[in-house]
Amino acid sequence: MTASEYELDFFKTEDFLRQQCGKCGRFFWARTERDLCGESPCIEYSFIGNSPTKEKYSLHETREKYLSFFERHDHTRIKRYPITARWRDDVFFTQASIYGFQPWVISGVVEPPANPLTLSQTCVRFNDIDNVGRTGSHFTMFEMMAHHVFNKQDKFIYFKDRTVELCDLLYRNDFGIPDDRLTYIEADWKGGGNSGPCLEVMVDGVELATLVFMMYAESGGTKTKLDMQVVDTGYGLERLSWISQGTSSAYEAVFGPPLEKLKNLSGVKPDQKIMGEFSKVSGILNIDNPGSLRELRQQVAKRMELSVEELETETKPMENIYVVCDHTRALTFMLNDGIMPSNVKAGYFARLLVRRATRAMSALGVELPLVEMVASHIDYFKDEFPEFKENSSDIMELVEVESRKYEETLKKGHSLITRLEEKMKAENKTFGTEQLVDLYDSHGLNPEVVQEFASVDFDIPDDFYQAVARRHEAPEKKEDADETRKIDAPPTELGYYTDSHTHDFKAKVIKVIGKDIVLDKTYFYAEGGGQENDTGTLGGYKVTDVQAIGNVVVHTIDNEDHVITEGMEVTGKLNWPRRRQLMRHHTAVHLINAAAREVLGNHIWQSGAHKSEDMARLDITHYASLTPDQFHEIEEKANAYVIADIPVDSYIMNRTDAEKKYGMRLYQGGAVPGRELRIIDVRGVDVEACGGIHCSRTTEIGLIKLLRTRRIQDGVLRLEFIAGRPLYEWMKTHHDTVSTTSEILGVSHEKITETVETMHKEWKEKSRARKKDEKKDSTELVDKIREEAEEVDGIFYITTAVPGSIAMAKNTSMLISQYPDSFAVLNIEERPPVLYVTDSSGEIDCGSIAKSLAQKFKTGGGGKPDFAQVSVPGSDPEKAKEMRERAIELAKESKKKKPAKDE
RNA sequence: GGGCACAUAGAUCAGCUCGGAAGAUCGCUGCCUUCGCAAGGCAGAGGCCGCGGGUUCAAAUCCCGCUGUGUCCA
Repeated sequence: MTASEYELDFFKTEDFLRQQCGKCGRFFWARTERDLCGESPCIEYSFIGNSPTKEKYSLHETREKYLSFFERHDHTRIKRYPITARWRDDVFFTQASIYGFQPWVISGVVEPPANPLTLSQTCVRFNDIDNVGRTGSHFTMFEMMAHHVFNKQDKFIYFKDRTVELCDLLYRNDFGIPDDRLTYIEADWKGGGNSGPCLEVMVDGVELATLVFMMYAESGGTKTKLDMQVVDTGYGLERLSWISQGTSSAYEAVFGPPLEKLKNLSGVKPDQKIMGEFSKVSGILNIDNPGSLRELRQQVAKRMELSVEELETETKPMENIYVVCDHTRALTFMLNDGIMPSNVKAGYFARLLVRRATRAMSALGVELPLVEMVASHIDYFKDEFPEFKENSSDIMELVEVESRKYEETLKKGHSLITRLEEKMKAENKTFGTEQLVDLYDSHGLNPEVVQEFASVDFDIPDDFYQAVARRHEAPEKKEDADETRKIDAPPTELGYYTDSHTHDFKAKVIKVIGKDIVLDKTYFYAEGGGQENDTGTLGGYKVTDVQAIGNVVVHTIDNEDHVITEGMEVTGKLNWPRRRQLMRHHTAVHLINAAAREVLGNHIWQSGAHKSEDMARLDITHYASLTPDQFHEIEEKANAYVIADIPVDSYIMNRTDAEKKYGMRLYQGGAVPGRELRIIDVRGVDVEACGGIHCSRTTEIGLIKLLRTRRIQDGVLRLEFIAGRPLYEWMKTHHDTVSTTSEILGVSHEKITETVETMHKEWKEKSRARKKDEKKDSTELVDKIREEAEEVDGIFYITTAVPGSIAMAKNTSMLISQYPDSFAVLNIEERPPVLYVTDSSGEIDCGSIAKSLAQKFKTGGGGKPDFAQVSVPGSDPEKAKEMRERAIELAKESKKKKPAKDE
């Protein structure tokens, strides 16, 4: 950026001086002359114990003061966007106030909800999670307050001057910060291919706000001015409240009652001076990795004239308290906004918070369930965030469930470690890096936990987390070449939104690209929102695919040699039975979603859906599988809505009004930040922002049958169901099965279950009785065959074909082996698949006899000295007899070779 | 989205390297002991070794696929 970018009229009229920092060399604007820029590390925090504002403001007071200031200055106050950035697939969480307007508002596709606007956006960031609780200013969840302006060429609202003027006025007038303590540092901004000048607003060493003026697009070294020039500001709510209170850390200023509660319970009293030094030094150090965290401790210790160890015993409990407060606070917001703790994706971060908070809590030695902290946060925030009131019981339930899951993991881990230790004791080993990484990676037990559970001492290797990271250094994932197709054509008029019942229509051909046809207007639904596209014919050709590319609908036909040309009029005919079926399934999805939420609770959100002609499926956020009762209840409720013949309205509504009326529940498929929303309203049951095509009354669905549910991942449950025609097919086949079965059994439909149950029971009893009989039979048999056996030198040589099943032969063989002096070769009489060779005298090697037997008879066999088996070629009884005789011979021979035992 | 681990009696697990007749502990049932309980002693029931393929004379064990569960990373 050139210096001229920053030469604002506002600075001139207010007599600001442009100066250069003696340390960092950056240029800045201030009303008084000074050597340094005013940001740490160039200067140290000076507001601790010495607030620059005229009063102290709590978190809530600060937020309200800010928002009402901008309202007074012609900005519209809008609701925050959810923490889970469902409308974007590049990030999990909302990390800045501008996220809600990316990409569509910024790119000009969609109108902003208001312009100019102001909001306080809840954000979460996990990159600095290790610093939380330690540096005095890092949070996992924070609020970024902002005023945004989206300037278009034909409607320019305000830009740099007014932005800085408002900012300056806010801090001076409303918060009473003296003019000479405000500094504006020039800092060029770049991001996402865009760039622009930026001012960092400093007070007493802390950056209170960042004012970004997004105005250029940069590519390949060339800079072009953007059509839309955006004022992107970010004011840290927590920091502003902090400096107004001048407390030792931001945590002391913002956590409120939950912090007090934990301090009381733990009895920990922070040394304000030490904690204050911590904040100051970490401001200077610009903490960004665990290494500098160590340095932070060393420097604070030096300043306080303490050893690092002394310092740690002093501060560690306080850090844990802050960690618990921070993590439970972030968790509360995440759960409220529809994040379900899970082992994958966004949910994993919720789980991470629960586990880290639990560990910090137990390190503190306080036995307080996390849910109590969450309840306390809800109480502190509920007046400003009314949705907390509605969701509080669900949020707390989720926390309890998740805490229980961690307990389970720890319990399992404990017994695993005990067992491992026993094994290692035998080998005289202890836990090594490899094993620790294993325990963490596969069982969720970090080294600290292992240390706690293990009875032996061991050191945690310094490079532990690096070793974990190394294990995850997977081959680079393949980049899917996602070429964004662009069609140069005017937006297609979407007829299906105004009339969803038209199935024959005429339209003008606007563009033809091979098999792809663009019309001026269409009734073919383009695939979207989980609803498959329509098919049918266009100009007599089969339509195989319909996709929306931007605002243009592209129809693909199956004939390359078609005669459709640009400018001509064509007739479109929809495959109407298919479309009706898609409509049924789509409306059914809304009903199932509503029913599931009623049965399971407010934490139910749609996490995905698909509607095809043959079936529909809906993925919902839930922490467990369904019980049979819940399964039936959901199905029953959804069908009750069908039968009640409820009207399904669809209409366009102003976004702000819709949110006010229906809340964030609207965004089941993902929040779309447009000015207007298309609402699907199943009256009194379910209201969603949705682009799909629906039935006009619920009875059109026919009926819904829930087929099955499965957990597709931890925290996500998939419900599969059918309605309409496929349900009829389903009924028919099931009825046929039942009819055939009842015919076979010769009983009525109603009696089938009972009959089958009895039959199954009988069968089980019979097979049990048979087993018993066989045992008895073989006992008797053994007595008999031992009497018949030939005894040579104190060994009974037994060979026979036993009657009955293979189990019989096995039993007999085992019984014989209980006598101390027997060698036996057995098979069954009929179709003997195998010979059992057993020896209990300890003088004959069955294994080698089996092998030589197998060799001679060209078959397979082998085994241990006391037991072996040889398969009988062709299961031939004659062959078996021959083999048995040979086996006895071999046994006698091998016995002779051995010298007699000398007792 | 990408890894890793696990699945054996009602529960917790051994057995799997190196293929050869399914085990332990707790719990359960019955009996003995006791005025009764706890505890102890004796006896017993309880298994498609997750599912489906393959290799082998032989698979809980080796190979492949699937399903379920846990866990880590982004």
